Amino acid sequence: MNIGQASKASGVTAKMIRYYDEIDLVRPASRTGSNYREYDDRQINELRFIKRARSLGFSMEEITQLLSLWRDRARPSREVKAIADRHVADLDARIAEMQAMADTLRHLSHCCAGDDRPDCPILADLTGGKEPSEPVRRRPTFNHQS
Amino acid sequence: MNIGQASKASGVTAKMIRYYDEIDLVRPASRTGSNYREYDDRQINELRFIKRARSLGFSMEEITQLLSLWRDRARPSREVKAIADRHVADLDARIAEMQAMADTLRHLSHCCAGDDRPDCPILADLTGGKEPSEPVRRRPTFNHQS
DNA sequence: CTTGACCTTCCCATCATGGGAAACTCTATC
DNA sequence: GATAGAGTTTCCCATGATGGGAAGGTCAAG
Repeated sequence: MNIGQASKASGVTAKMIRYYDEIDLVRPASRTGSNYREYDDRQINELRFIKRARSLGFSMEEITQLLSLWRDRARPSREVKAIADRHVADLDARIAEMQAMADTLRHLSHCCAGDDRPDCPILADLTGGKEPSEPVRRRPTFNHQS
Repeated sequence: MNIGQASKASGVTAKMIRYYDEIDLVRPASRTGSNYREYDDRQINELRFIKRARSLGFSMEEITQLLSLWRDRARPSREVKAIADRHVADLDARIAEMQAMADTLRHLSHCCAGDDRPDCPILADLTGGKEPSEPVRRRPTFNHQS
């Protein structure tokens, strides 16, 4: 299978397949005489694996670890579970953070007339700034398409 | 005020203040003869405004709009509210997405023994039901995506 | 005048992804 | 065969908001 067929079979774009090759995450089985990448079923499964893991919000770093465990038939499930649990905790923390933002804004918006007048509790908040919050670090994002 | 003092007064790093200058979001009031940026109270308030807005998760794009409304004394609060509401909807969508991921993973993790044995429902899910070595029966998952 | 703290611009890196160019290869049709 | 079009290769660039760091100019206290 060349890269285009691998892309169709796995649902991962050719661009990303090349990227995974570059970062040594999934290497093609071989190259043809004319330097085309060749993939077989094993790689296709790995690409699908990555795609699913990305859709669950795992970072490439975590996926590297998961893939390594996946390839190891003797892995202890403990290690997989540990990665998953850490990721869940991470997700929960980010959810709580965003939930707090949303709640604050919902409240402010509720207090805003939303008409032609300039008075606005939202701007007032941004101006006056109580500051119960630390700077928000936007984390690596997830697959928004797929 | 030079950039260091502005940084202390606003809580925004000098690095970011320069960045806001570069993208024409907040320009210094002037430059000294030796090319140092000079800020006055107006800019300090704008920097605080930005900081607070960032902490509520607004993107720089949204902040550009908010800042422009903030500067306009005749702005209709409707427009501010619209931006806030759009952002809340965006937050809610992302929260839901992450919640779905977390729920799925929590379930998979719950089904994983997490011991020395290699059988792992988490890896089984990522494999998509096709593990090459030992097929592990897939448990029902909340398949939220794709 | 020296020292150290501060400022300037410029470049690089992040992380996963996409866009696009220039050049090469394959395949099908004439 | 030759040619067109689709596919592939590598390489470079951009994202968004932030930080790191270098090289060199400036300021204030001693």
